[in-house]
Amino acid sequence: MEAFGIKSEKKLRQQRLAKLLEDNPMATDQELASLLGVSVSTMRLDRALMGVPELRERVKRMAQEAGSKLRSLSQSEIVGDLLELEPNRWALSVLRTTREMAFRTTDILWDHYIYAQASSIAVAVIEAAAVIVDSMRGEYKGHAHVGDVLIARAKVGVSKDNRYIVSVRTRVGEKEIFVARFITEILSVETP
Amino acid sequence: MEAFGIKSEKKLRQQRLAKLLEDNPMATDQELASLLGVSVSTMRLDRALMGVPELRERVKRMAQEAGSKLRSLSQSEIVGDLLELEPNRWALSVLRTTREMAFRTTDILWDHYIYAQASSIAVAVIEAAAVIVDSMRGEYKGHAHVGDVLIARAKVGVSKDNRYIVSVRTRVGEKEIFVARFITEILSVETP
DNA sequence: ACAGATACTAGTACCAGGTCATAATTTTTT
DNA sequence: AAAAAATTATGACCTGGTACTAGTATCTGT
Repeated sequence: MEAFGIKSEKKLRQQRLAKLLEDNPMATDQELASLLGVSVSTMRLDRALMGVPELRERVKRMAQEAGSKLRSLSQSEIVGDLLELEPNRWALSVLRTTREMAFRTTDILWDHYIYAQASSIAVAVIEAAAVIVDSMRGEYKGHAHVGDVLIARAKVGVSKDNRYIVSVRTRVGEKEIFVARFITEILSVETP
Repeated sequence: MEAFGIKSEKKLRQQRLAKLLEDNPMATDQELASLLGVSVSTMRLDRALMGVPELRERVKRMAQEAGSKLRSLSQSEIVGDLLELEPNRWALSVLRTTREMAFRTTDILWDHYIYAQASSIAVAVIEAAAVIVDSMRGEYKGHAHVGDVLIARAKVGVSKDNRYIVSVRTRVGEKEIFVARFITEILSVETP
């Protein structure tokens, strides 16, 4: 061992490796090894010790994750997870926030994520095949930050014909951050 | 050739192949071949003729696309493309809609995409490092459908201290589908 | 100064999931 | 029956690895 810190030299390399992989997860062991100035074997050893899977596995995971992320973010019926649901009465949904949802370099969440969760739950709480939002009004009471768990609770209010008023309150812990009222409408037939 | 439609038998198989790949792009040639009831060679031939790359290439592309989609869908500053901008006056943004933005099996767009575009432009039109939405009110005037091009126009109204009123009108062609009014707020310092 | 630990390098055999090219076989058409 | 089209088989090769073995520095405590 080096007089002082060869152990850390290895650790350091592994940290560099982690960073490299974060920047460019599509790098082969070859490339990584030459970037780190060590042999491919050493690289592989490090990678094994760090529990980092091989390139193909990494790529595969990215692709899958991407699919699920797209599903949970854009394709899903609900933004957030629907935890409890009493149709036409009330519902509860939870959204775990991530860095991607943040506004520029801040930790503050984009409002449209908060909105999307609220609107999704307002639609989900009504029991019908096709429900759309007709109008809404909302107020942000405070900022939500990356890492916060958003809890949205929808309550169905008065209804008239095919329209329901749904109030949604979103909070982080005890703090209320968004209050909205949606008027949702059941579509009887697919209107062209 | 079969008396009638062997040409289509091959074409048909290729169509089935395309569909299989769409459902499950992570399938190996082996799996695909057995699903289609032909040999691996034939499968590969079809795949080659159709210009479909091998599994690893497909997965790789998915992963990359995912990255860019995530950037454009969740990480970007703006939902939609900012076409014109006169800071603190007005702005214009365009959003091309896709199948993923649709509500369940219908062609109707989820309202939160419309909202996200509107809110993004309302924030973008104000010239400051950090702007957030304080409150809003909005009304959907009609449905937008998959394939529609949403045009959102933001106008900055009166301001007071650090708050601006921004009106956003979204239309598809000549038809107005969403009208909203946002109160945006400039954050002077990163509030913790 | 020297054994032993720690770190690194090198090399081999093997695998999945292919590519590419060529040949053989089957099916269909004329 | 002969020609043409479609399908299947075969073998050599590639990438980016895994798993394992063996050898070589380099440092360290004693």
